[in-house]
Amino acid sequence: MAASVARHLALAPAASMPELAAAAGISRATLFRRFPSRAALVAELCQAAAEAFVRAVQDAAPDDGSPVQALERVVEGLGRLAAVVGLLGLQPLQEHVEAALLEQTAATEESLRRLVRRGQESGDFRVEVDPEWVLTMLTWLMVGAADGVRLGRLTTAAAQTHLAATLTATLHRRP
Amino acid sequence: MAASVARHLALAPAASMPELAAAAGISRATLFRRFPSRAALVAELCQAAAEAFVRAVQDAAPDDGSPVQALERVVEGLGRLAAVVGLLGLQPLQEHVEAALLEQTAATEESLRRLVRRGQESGDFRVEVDPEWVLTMLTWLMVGAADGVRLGRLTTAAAQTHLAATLTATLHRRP
DNA sequence: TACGAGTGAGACGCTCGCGTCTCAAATCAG
DNA sequence: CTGATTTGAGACGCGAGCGTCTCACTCGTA
Repeated sequence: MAASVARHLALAPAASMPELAAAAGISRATLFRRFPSRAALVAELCQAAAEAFVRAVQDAAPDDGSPVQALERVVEGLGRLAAVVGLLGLQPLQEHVEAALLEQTAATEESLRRLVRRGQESGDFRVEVDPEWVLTMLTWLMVGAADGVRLGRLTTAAAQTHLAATLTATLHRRP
Repeated sequence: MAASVARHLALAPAASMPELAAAAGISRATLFRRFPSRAALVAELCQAAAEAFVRAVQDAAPDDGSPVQALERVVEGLGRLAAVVGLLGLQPLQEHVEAALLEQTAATEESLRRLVRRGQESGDFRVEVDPEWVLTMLTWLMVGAADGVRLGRLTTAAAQTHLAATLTATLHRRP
């Protein structure tokens, strides 16, 4: 049920509680029993998305093996995530919620920066690419992938492939 | 004045009319004299942004010269635009407004697709990159660039550079 | 059958932001 | 200086969405 709410909230970021309840096939009352307030609902779903993000990166073990392969694993995992959580990134958040999410993902983001720097030092990645830009790309291309699917411009699979290809092309250095 | 409203609306997509008025340094009454409703305000600013987008692409003459140089011009122009209109892309729109914007930019988007295909046929661009993905990238990396600047992760100039570099790296084919 | 937990339907009050209006102050043109 | 236009300040009604509450219904379980 939280899943269907999340899905509809992603498609319609400004959806009202009645709307979300209808989308989940439950009554408004039940929705309020599960989530004490709209803010709590949004916060909880975004927390879950952040956790999924953290887990996906951890599972990809960005610190292990060659930077090239590590990047591939990371991007593959996040590509799969994009379809699920991508458009939640558009949710307008209260300041403290946004801060909490940033806090929650800080270590993970740092591990991604580390991966980029590691690849740059090993000579696999272009040195002129700012790790911050890589994070920005990852975040917003996930959103973009989800949005492309929403608009019917891309299939999930195609979006995932292109996301990975873009990251690879941007980072990889070729002599 | 419309400019300061747009700027603040971009930073705070859910800003209220009083908030926007304060940000523009005018009274609520005056804001309502200028924009008959909040919806009209959002629509007008997004229209303006769409026009700027169309103009930027036209000015870059995507159909002229070598695809590589044409892409460079396009990306340079849009990179400059990103700082101004980027975060407006996050604005929740009424359906018919979104449709109108898509209509308004359809021809321009088509000219960008044409550019991509032209480059692919000439052998300059990778053939496995979907033109739709290029549009998606452009859109969301512009948003990302603006957001990176907002979060203090990137400078405007750096964002612009990286945006261009990413598009180039993704599209260019190297033997 | 009887009981209890969970659900749906709907009424209710409340807050908040929208949009309108009025009037006084300020600005500007002649 | 005078009249006209614009602006700001604030009151006001309105509607929408939130969150609470009650009550009847429906299950699963004993």
